[in-house]
Amino acid sequence: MTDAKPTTTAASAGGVESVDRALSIVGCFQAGDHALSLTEIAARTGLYKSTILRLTVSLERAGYLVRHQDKSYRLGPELMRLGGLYQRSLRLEDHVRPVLRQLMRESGESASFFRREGAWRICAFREDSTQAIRDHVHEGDRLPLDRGAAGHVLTRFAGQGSAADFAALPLLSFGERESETGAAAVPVFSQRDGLVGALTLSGPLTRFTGERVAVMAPLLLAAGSRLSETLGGHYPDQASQSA
Amino acid sequence: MTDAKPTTTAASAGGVESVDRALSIVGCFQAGDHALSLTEIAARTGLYKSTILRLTVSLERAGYLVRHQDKSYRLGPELMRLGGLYQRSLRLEDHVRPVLRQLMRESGESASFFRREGAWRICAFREDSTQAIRDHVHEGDRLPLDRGAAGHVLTRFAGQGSAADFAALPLLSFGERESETGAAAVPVFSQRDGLVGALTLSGPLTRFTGERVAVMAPLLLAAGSRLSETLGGHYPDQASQSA
DNA sequence: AACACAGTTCTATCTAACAGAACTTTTGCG
DNA sequence: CGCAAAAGTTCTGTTAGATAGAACTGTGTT
Repeated sequence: MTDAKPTTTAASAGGVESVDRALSIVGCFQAGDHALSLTEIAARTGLYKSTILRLTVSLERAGYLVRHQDKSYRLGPELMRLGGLYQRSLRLEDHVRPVLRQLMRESGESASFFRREGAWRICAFREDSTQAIRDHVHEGDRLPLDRGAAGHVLTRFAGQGSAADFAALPLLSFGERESETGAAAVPVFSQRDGLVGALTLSGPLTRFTGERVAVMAPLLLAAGSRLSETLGGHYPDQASQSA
Repeated sequence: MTDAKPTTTAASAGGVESVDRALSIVGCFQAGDHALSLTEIAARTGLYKSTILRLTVSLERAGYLVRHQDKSYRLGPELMRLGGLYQRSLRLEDHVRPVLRQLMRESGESASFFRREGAWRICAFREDSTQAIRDHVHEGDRLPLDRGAAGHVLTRFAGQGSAADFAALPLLSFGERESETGAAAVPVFSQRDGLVGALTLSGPLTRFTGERVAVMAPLLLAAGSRLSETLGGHYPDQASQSA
């Protein structure tokens, strides 16, 4: 008997219990894991090894897991393929990526585009700064919505945002999610969906001084406004002039 | 009643049938799909709508699918997170990405790193050419192993490769997978795993003339050799000198 | 050689999952 | 606006599938 068990069940919340279990196997892999043994998966998921062995046959067949000769399990390539499908299904990359590259070039800091998904924000696109010291977020990472400049943007502009909201842009954070990271963010709108995401510059606190933020702010506002217009949305006129 | 049914079953091949079904729902999304209706998913998977409704509760809970207010289903952000975990679990990016960038800069063509997974090759890392005309492959894409320069490398060097194999590098293809795409590829070895992948330059046939390939060949060979050494593997001495 | 641990196989039991009918809601057309 | 078609949702009897967990096999260490 292993000690921890998945806490949600199909019986109590709908769904199919064996699917929940299978996905909990995939979900128990963490950053830094190269491979996991059967015993380690059992410890992390609370499932019996015999149950895991049966579930993993389906996961392997679908390409979500790969089993190697040393009996260890690794995440499979189908996840990367589907992750790319997800990213491209947003139909934003062709518009967002060039803007992120330009923002990164002009500001020297990492530029990201976050989307809201439920109670989280997802880093959908990212261009890392070329500087050696920078914050580390990866495309696909899921971060809390209630912390960080991008989180505040995604919360505050969920409605269209008032003139006062726009006047406050870019929204800033200092060490909210990670103690040594600063960030500045602005909203991005589209015609179809309203608020589609937050454009963000981030980096170490030491490079988020008043002077540096004053340099970044007009870059971000201009980029957010331009990207919104590309997507059929727009900022109120005053918002882009108050920078 | 819908007409098509998943062809493999847990009963005949092991695994858990409802997990197979759930993953066939995720797997029915294709490039270009923004969202799918319940009816469309039923048509693509051959599952009853009532079955899909139950399975998708588990998929939504895990973040693999998102259901929107218009009742449509979209792929969910957890796929991108897991796809990034997979990519980083290879523990290659820090070594491979800089080499791809340099190869792309020096050659002007798209540079990719392919890995073998079963009977397929996966594009694990990619740096697109900045030229307007280029081939389109995305990180995560799964391509056939028996076609393309990278496929030939992954097949031919699965054993260590003979001196004759190395002398033939880089392996070339002209319009094997896509009729207008050319590619050149070399193997990459590591100490731990032997052949870990194929380093590839690719682009339109019109830019894969004899002269252009003569320019790319030494760049690729040097990059493949250097990357192998970084990973604790190596090319035989003659291989890198015959370029 | 003995022991501990990891991985694998087997099966009795029970309930979870399904098929598909019936129902409700939404959409599109005349 | 009314109607029909299509899409989405709920319900439930039946049974086959999935599990728990014991027993067994294989591997690594002392």
